[in-house]
Amino acid sequence: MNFVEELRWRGMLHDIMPETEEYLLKNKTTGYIGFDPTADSLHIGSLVPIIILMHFQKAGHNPIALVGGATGMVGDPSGKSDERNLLDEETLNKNVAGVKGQLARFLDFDSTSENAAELVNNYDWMKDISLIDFVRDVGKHITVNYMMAKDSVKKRLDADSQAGMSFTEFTYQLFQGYDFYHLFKEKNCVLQMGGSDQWGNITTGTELVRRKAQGKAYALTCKLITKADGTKFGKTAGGNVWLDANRTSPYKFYQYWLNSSDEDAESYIKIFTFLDKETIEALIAEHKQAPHLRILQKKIGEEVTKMTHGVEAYENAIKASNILFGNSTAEDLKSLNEQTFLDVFDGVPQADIERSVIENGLEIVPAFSETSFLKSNGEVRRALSENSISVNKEKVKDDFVITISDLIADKFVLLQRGKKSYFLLKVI
RNA sequence: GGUGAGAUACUCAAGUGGCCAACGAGGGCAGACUGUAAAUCUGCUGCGCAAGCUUCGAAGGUUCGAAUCCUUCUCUCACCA
Repeated sequence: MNFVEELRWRGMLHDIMPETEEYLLKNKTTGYIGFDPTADSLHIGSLVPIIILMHFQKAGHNPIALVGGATGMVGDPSGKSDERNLLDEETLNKNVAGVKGQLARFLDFDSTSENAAELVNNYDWMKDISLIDFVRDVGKHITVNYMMAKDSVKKRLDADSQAGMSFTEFTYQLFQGYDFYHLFKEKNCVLQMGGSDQWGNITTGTELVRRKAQGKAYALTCKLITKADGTKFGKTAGGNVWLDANRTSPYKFYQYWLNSSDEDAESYIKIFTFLDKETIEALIAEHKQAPHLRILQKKIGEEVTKMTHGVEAYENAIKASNILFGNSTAEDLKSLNEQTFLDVFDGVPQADIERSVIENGLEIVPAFSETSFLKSNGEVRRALSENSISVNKEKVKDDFVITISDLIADKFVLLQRGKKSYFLLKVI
């Protein structure tokens, strides 16, 4: 199956420039996607462009991942209703390094391979361009009229937009356009891909290629991921779901996918896994037979977690999920040895506690409030009256006292608020 | 620089001297139900066991009493230059 066809049946294709598909069928093509270094880790929203590059590579083309060290300094106004704060250079460098490292986990950058992926940073060619050069060589080719017509700009100039837009962000599309032109010239890169919000920026690039180099460049965008309930994809109450295991533990990462709604799961399995059409259709059919088993969610969680964090991390996430949500009891918990226990609870927030405190008996209220698990004594009491507090998976009342006999592996106490919120006390 | 409007808890937003720890909505959290879901219902959502304490942009002041009145300051927005 060819690249565009693949994206199409997976429901990822949003917009494609005429003749792009024909060109890709006839030519081994170099194409790129840009990644914004707004943080030192990518989050699951970036998985989609990564996966597109992976499909691209699988189809035999040459993918380039561009990290926006320069464009990140300018700030992309697309989809933003407000002017962004600029990152300082130090942060940006750190972010670029972090993002680079993560991309390497997904794409084959092995230079001996036939169509190895390549990683570039646009700072490398942007840093030496002077303002005069830029204004004469780039600015001259694109009219303000053209730039103003872009959605990302129009929205900010609307009467009801109160934010306005700085010259800096207005210029952004020229930066990104220039990247495309540069890659076209230097690496014969003729295709830029990205999220549908990038269409405007990408076409500025193809326009620049056409006017400045009399070349033909192509564009392709994918659908932005939405959730059926209208909330933002990749966000939880605790913030973004990151690809970095230190920011979002593999367990939480797996849980995010497991908690997808049925509706979303059907589209996610096509987008986020590389399973073939028959397999996916069979899974969907099977899921509909018994939705409560959540076959789709589990499969997505498995595939994506393995791809992102590796098999071992996935297995621990499963183990943790079974213990935390299965019918396991205090007895089961106590039967775990220290290592298994730590693997399972990797990523669960913890606090250290003196052994003597437990020996003297730790009352339930301070156990929760003084460890910063819950904010205040009042909150603990409230939670107790809601019957939502558990110690080692067993509901407790406000007169409960934690003692030595509650220790797991002679070292841990598992505190719990509600069904999903855990906290670990570690005896030192 | 000029004129006008505004700043209330996570967000929006009522309150214009005591009945205000502050209406309401959203969000969040929890309980029931369930599939670790959706929908629904219920409770909670400044600190404190409580008496009470600290909050309504900041600082002062008037008053027995201020989110509400006065003064100064800071910031935001709109229109004009």
